Amino acid sequence: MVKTFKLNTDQTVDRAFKIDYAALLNEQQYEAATQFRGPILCIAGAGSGKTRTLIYRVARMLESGIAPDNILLLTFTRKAASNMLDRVAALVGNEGKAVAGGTYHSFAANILRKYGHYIGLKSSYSIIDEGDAGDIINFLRSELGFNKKESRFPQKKTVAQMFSKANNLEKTVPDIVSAFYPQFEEHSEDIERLHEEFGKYKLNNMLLDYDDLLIYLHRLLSTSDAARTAITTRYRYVMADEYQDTNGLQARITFLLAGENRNIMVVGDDAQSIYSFRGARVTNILEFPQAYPDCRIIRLEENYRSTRPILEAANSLMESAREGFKKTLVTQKGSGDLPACVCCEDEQEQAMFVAARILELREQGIKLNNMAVLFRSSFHAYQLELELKRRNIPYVKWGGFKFLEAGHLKDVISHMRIVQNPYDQVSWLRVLLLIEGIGTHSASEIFKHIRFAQNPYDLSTVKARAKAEKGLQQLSKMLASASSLVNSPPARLLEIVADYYFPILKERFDDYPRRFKDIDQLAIIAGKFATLSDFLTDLALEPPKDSVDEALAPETSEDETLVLSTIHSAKGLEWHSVFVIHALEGRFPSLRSLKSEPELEEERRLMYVAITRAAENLAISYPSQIWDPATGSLLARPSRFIEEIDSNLLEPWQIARQ
DNA sequence: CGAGGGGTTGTTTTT
DNA sequence: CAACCCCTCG
Repeated sequence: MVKTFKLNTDQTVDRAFKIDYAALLNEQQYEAATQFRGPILCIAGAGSGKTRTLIYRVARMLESGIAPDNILLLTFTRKAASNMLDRVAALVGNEGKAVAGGTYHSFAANILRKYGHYIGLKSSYSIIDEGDAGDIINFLRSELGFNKKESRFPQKKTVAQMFSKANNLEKTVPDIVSAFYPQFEEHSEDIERLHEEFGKYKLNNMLLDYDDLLIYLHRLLSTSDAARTAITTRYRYVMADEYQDTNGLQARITFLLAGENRNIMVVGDDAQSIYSFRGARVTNILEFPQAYPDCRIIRLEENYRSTRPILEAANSLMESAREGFKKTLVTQKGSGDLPACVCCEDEQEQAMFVAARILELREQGIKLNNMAVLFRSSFHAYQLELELKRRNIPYVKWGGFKFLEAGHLKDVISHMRIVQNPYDQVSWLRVLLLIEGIGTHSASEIFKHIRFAQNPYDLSTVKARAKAEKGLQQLSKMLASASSLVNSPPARLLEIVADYYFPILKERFDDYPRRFKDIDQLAIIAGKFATLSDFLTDLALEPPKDSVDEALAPETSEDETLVLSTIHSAKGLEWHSVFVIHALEGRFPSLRSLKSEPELEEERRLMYVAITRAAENLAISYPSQIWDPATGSLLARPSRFIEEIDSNLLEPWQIARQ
């Protein structure tokens, strides 16, 4: 009989703390920051110092002698995690940077590289984004012959969204089609068939999409005791931020991660749940106390961000909300200006107003960095962008279409991916199609050859038209010299690819100078990575938001820059002055949400999030009429959300043209 | 078989 | 007002 000696490695060292937590935090924050043991649900209202609390909590853990290795901080974006850990490091030193932090998805990607073999997953899998999934779906669709069908088949992107939605809501694809895409009901069977093929394709090619990352992580934790034990032994203290925006699967993963340690704190605000379209469940917050009946519930209700008038408007809006924890935020911050409600004649006038008002505020000493313009959908800002350019007001735009979705960048990345994985069919097809004289047919034929070739980069023996020969030769030559760089930093590889690609780009696009610049920007990003695989994984997990991404203009310049952002992308942030534009029925709330009650509720929460981003100064504006070409109708009613706010709490403004 | 033209489509939000 | 798709011509 072997005797087991229990060694408690979880020693919380009692020592004097460098930081005076009690002085820096309010009572509830202090409790949240200093109680490490057992489950905690922290309901944190907008601007209630949630991030600050988490930062001090991690600092306190480290100061108490808990090893950084034992802490895991799950956040909504990876940037949020790294910002928080930087701030922890500033408080207690470099230990802070050793804490594990990231999104559920990036955490899954790391864990699966390490422990995936427990469930038969090789560590060399690749991660695909929605665009890649679309390309694969397109390929499979033509293989199955669905593109020849008479009536219109949903677009590849739509199909990819259906699959993802099925995963996120944990429903079958036919269920999703009938619930959200009734117009494609007649294709339901074909779509389901496509779904099966898509699944097989991913398996055969070792590809994981975003949803798979979570699905595999859950499978790993729930089926492999060895892996789960290894993981929960390492991560003894787990925190999950933005818990209101997690889906069912993420909640179950959270419980499994908490394991027997049960040192789990989730933080969230049911009033700010804005991601149900991707399966987020507010109910995760409500159900947490059911999963842990002994959990401690801590509420942070004091707002440190906004002035009273702004907060009152926000509270007033939420009185119309149907459900949720009723809570009213309070602030110590004194009075301020009433939020402005600005009626403009049309979109153009709204753009001019915003630009002019921004300049006025700037004259009063408010930096552009401290102002933001928020909108429901990214195209709402087009007009404003023109106006800002006209007036030379520098800005960055967050949200909406991604930098990497641009065709020319996908082209460059596809070349790099081939170097990483010579059997990546989707990338090969994309790369081959760029060559003059090669169409879809030859491309597929050539790939068949490549798949079984000794040296996949040697294209000298492939069959193709004479016209294509030269192009193939050049590609082959480029790949030969590039292939030796698989294990080097990606910057040099990108240079080689770009040299090869520039002539093609010039040929294909009139606006090639602009596109050249984008590639230069990608090169700067690539320069930050040590390996090709890191770079590609990173791009898939969290693609740069914009071609003027902060990745390249971080602290390098001290120039002031205005932020334009979708409300979704503005989550968790704050500015001195905030403009909410297009508060117009049909725009915000969006036309598509008008039919369903729950979606309208979510739109309201979205407005709540927008309003509570403002610290001192808020203007909600709308054009009094807009012609909507999509529906062929005139949108001419201010947003119902404006009407829901007590009219005494808003100051109506009108524009007088001079 | 590829390329280029014309008609058609559909436009939230994101890891 | 784009991409995107399909179809026809070379």
